[in-house]
Amino acid sequence: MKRTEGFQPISQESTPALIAAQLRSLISKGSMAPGAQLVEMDIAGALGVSRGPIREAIQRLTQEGLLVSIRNRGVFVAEFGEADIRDIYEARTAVEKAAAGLLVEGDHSSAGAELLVKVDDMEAARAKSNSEAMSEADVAFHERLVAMAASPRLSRMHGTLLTETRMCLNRLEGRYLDESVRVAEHRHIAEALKDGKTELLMKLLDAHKDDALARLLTEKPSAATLQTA
Amino acid sequence: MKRTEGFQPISQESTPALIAAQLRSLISKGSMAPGAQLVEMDIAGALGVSRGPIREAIQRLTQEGLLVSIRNRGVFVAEFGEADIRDIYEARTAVEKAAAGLLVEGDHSSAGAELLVKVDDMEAARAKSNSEAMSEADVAFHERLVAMAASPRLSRMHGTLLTETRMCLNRLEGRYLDESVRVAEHRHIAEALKDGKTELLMKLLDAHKDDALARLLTEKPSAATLQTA
DNA sequence: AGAAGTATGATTGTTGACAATCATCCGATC
DNA sequence: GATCGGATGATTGTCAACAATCATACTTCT
Repeated sequence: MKRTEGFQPISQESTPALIAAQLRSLISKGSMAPGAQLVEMDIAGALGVSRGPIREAIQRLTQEGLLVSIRNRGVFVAEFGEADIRDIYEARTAVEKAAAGLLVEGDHSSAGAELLVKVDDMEAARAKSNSEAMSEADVAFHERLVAMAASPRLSRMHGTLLTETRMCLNRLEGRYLDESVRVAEHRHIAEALKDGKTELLMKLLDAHKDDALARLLTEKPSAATLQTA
Repeated sequence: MKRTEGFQPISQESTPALIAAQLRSLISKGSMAPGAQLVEMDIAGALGVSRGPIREAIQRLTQEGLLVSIRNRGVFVAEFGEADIRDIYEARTAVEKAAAGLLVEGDHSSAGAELLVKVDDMEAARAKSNSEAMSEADVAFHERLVAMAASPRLSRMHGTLLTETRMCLNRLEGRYLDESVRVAEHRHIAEALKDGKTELLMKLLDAHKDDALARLLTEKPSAATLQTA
C-alpha cells in the first residue's frame, strides 16, 4: 500500500480570488448597485486585509466586465442600458443553444429529465407564490442546462452572463408574471431536450429569449410586466 | 462658439490594463509558451514598474483563463490539451454562429462583401505562399465576422477564444494545408452570409469547425496535416 | 450672480520592505 | 542507494507609506 494513498492534494484559493467571489456575489444580488463606487479602503477595512489584494480582486471583476474602472477616479459597478440587456440575452442564448446542441448529441434523455427536476422546483415556487425562489429556480435551470454540457468555456462565459442578467433584473421593480406560463416555457424546453428534438429546442430557446426581451424592455413597467430569466 | 468645442475627453488606460494587453499579446504569439512561469520581478524589471501593477495585470489574465495561478507557487501560462482544443472550437463556433445570425438579420449583403475582402487577403497570402500572413488573414476573417455583429459580449468572448486558439496553434508544428481549400471554405461562408442563407451559413460554420478539429487532433501530425483557424 | 482661484479632504496608484512559502541542494543517517 | 532533515535562495503575498489626482467647498474678483 502506497503511503500517501487516501490523501488529497491541498489547493488554496488566492486571497484576490476569494475577495472577487465575494464582491461578485454582492454585485449579483444587487447589494452593490449599478453605478455604485467601490472604495478600496472601505472594503479592505470590512474584510480585514490591505488594499493590495482588494485592487487585485477588482482587476478580476473589471476584466469580467462587472466593474468599470476609471483611472484616478475609481471603480464603479457596471450599469447596463437597453442595448446591454439585449446583448446579454443574445449572448446567453448563443451559449445556451450551443450547450443544448452538445447535450442533444449525448444522453439527451437524462439531461432533459434533469432539467425537468429544475422545472419542478419552479413549479413548487409558483405554488407557494415565492417569487424569489422562482427567480432562483429559473436561473438554476439555465445554469444547469449549460453545466451539463461539460464545456468549461461555455460555462465560464455563461457564468458571467448570468451575473450580468441578475444585475439587470435587480433594477426592475414590480415584476409580475403569469408564472404558470413561465414554468410551461421551461418545461417545453426541457421536454424538447429530453426528446432530442434539436430544431424545436433551438426555436424554443430563441422564443424564450425574445419573450424575455419583450417583457424586460417594455417602456413603462406595469403591474403586468413580466419577468423571466 | 463654445469654448471647448473641438476638444475630446481624455481617457487614460490604467497601468495594469496596459501591462495585461502586452502580456496577452506575448502569450498569444507564443513568446511566452504554455506552461511557462511568469516571474513578477522579471516582468517588473523589464517594464520599469513595481510588482504591484504586474500582479494586478496578472489577475486580469487569470480571470480570462490565459494564465493559471497557484497560490505561493506562481503563475503559469495556461496549457491546453485535446479536450481544451475541442472546447475552444465549440465555443468559438457558438459565438460565430450567433454573430452570423445577427448579421443575417441586418445588411447581410455588405457584411458578406466585407468578409470577401478578408478572403481576398487570404488568397493573396496563399499566392505568396506566406503561411504567417495566411494565419493572420484567417484569424482576421473570424474576428471581423464577429465584430460586425456589434455585440460587445460576443466580441469580448470571441477575443479570448481567439487568443486561446492562437496559443493552441502555436504549439503545432508542420502545419501544411492545401491552402486553396482553406480559402474556398472561407469564401463559401462569406458568400452564404452575403446571400443571407442562414441555414447554409450555420452548416458551413459547423463544418468548418469539424474540419479544423479533425485536422488539429490528428494523432500523428504529418506533412499533410491541415490547419485552419 | 457668476466665474475663477485656492485649499482641503478623500481616494487612487505605486513603491519598497518584510514575512511567508516553496523548490532545490547538500549533508547526515540508515 | 534511499530517505530524512536542514539550509539556502527565489519567489510570492501583504502591508504601510508616500505621491498623485480628483471632487468639493470656500473665498475672492468681476
